[in-house]
Amino acid sequence: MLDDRNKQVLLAIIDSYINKPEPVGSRFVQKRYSFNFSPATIRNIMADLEDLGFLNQPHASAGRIPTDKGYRFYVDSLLDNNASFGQDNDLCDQINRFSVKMESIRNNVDEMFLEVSHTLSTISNYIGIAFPPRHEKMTLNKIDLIRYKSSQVAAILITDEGVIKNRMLTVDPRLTQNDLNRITDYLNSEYSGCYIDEIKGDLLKKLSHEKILWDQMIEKAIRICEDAISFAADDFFISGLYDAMNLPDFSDISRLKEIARAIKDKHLIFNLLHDLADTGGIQVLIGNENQAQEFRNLSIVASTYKEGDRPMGVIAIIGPTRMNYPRAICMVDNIARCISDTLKRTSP
Amino acid sequence: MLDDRNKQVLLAIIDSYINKPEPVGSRFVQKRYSFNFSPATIRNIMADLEDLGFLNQPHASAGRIPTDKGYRFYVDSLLDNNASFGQDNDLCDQINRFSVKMESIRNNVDEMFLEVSHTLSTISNYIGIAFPPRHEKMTLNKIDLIRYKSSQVAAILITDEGVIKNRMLTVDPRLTQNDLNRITDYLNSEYSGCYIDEIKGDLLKKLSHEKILWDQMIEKAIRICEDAISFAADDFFISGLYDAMNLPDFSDISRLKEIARAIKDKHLIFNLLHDLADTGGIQVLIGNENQAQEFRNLSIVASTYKEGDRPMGVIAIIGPTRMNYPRAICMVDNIARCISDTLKRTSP
DNA sequence: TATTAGCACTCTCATGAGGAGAGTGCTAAT
DNA sequence: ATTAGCACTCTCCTCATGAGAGTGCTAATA
Repeated sequence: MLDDRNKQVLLAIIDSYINKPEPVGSRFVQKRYSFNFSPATIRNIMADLEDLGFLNQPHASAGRIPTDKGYRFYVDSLLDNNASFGQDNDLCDQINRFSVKMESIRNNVDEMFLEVSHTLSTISNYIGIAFPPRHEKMTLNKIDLIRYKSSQVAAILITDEGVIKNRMLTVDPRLTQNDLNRITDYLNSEYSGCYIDEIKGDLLKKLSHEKILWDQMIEKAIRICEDAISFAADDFFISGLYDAMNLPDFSDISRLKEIARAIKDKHLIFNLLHDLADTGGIQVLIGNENQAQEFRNLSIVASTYKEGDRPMGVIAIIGPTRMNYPRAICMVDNIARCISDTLKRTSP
Repeated sequence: MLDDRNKQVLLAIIDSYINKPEPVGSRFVQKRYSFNFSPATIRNIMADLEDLGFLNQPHASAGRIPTDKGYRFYVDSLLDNNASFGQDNDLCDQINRFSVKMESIRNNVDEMFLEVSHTLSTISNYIGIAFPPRHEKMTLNKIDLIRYKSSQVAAILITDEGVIKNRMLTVDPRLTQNDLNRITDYLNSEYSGCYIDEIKGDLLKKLSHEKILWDQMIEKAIRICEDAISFAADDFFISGLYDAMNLPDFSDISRLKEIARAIKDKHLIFNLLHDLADTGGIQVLIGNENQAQEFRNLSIVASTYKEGDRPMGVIAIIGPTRMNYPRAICMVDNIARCISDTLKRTSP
């Protein structure tokens, strides 16, 4: 589609624009990237690239800036030859420091992922987002019911990953502590070690198979357990709006409002990133590749961390479409790996 | 200090400026507030008020704007005759709706206070902050220890307010489940119904009185309990930065960065508001009355909610010094009462 | 003596002209 | 096919101008 020379020029222009958000002129490109053909030739190439939709001209006598399609081309060619990653010493240092920090707080999942979102944003200067492991993807270690008041019971659920979830349930006040103990014994023997989402499925199946004669206590146990594992949507951490304010991309107030609006609604981000959770690997969404209107001028670089082969959760950064993609991708990728490693060491 | 007429003019100017952030001229004040003396007289008064430090002139031929001292005078005279509150029907409606909402989620403290911060910000268009009950101010209902792995135990602490706190502890792996049960029995019999901060004090006392011969198990219990109730600093909810962006006060980017910087650091806000927690009642901090540099151009309206006579936590709004103080004070006051009521109904 | 009308003065803000600077597209030469 | 040359276009900065708003001061008034 693009011959090699056009490709080189396109990548050069995008590289330049990523480093300095100013329309890139033909003369500048020729000198800065030492092309051995003249600015006039580059102008011709630029005109072609504009016709193809890779570049844009803010006004008739300005240089060119990349379009979303241009960025997409750039990112794809980055991902093709990923040899270029990890040469940034400063970045490596910061990721190493992060790794040490993670080790020291690995017994507190919330603290860990707060730190992740923090690190993502401070290293990148964009917005950092970190989803703790989705509870459906974790395995049940133990469930416990603690009577609180006559008709209220605290359901405590501990996963093998060491995450504690709790919830207050309203129950039949006639249930004795003894009953509660029998219920938890049953649930633990039945479901310990199972994935939460599998438990959910199993419970639904059991409840729908009405033919089976129920031990009344077991039915109660199942209904309680169903309540107990129905937590609110996973919460997640997001940080760095303040730092992002200092980017030249958001120096004008309407752009700033755009990004603030985009991250204001946690549901929106949740839906956007939740879908990525099962896919795994680095994923880049550029500008209007995002479904949500609010993200039309923003890019997302996301990855999943895993336990073994199972994707557990998502981390991401959100920034302007004029993002330093090589750095962002390298960073998100490495931090995701780092989380996977920490989780692995936590398990045994 | 100020004669009645000067006072009227000052209040009028501030009232006008709060409604529209434009320097207030003498002619405008005279017409708008129907004073029966001429603009020229008002100009003289204004000059006096400026000499006294209540007003400021952005430039030689502009109207006047209030100084922090001016706002302080305004707020003090508001608080003196609080008869003027609660006439805003729209505000009443919104607070009533809030009250109903609170009722429906009163069994989940976190959800409640997220809603509080949300409501504070949407009603006021400023930044809303809500501290859930400080855990030291709550009373222990029950403590429970659940073995997780050989050397790890989940400590579950339930307060009489229905708040569940949890924490993962590292313990001597030789402790059996039976030992754990004995420990919790001891702790519950000893401390059930006590305030968390009292428990803390008592534990420290017991540990320092080394003369007493300890039952080894009790010592272990005490040490574990000490760990279990040492939670991280209370977290709190903050919302509304996006909405605040639409205020004319933050239409220029540097002002916007100021407020973003102020609320970026949770520790800073925590320290600022934590001190207010024990005082109770409406508290207003205007501009440079705030100790923290970051808040020099912002105002805080805060209040505490209580259970009985005991202050439990703080709610607040943060906005520009040009704040609609009557509305803000009325709102914060009523919402704090509303929370107190909801908590009271939750208890039995 | 306190208040007010009148007026010159000051400052901001919006508008438009003019010129420098950057970069283009086109044409003709290589 | 590439390039040098050049006219052209567009932005941005600066400066001058004038309208508008509001003041402070002075002299007249009740």
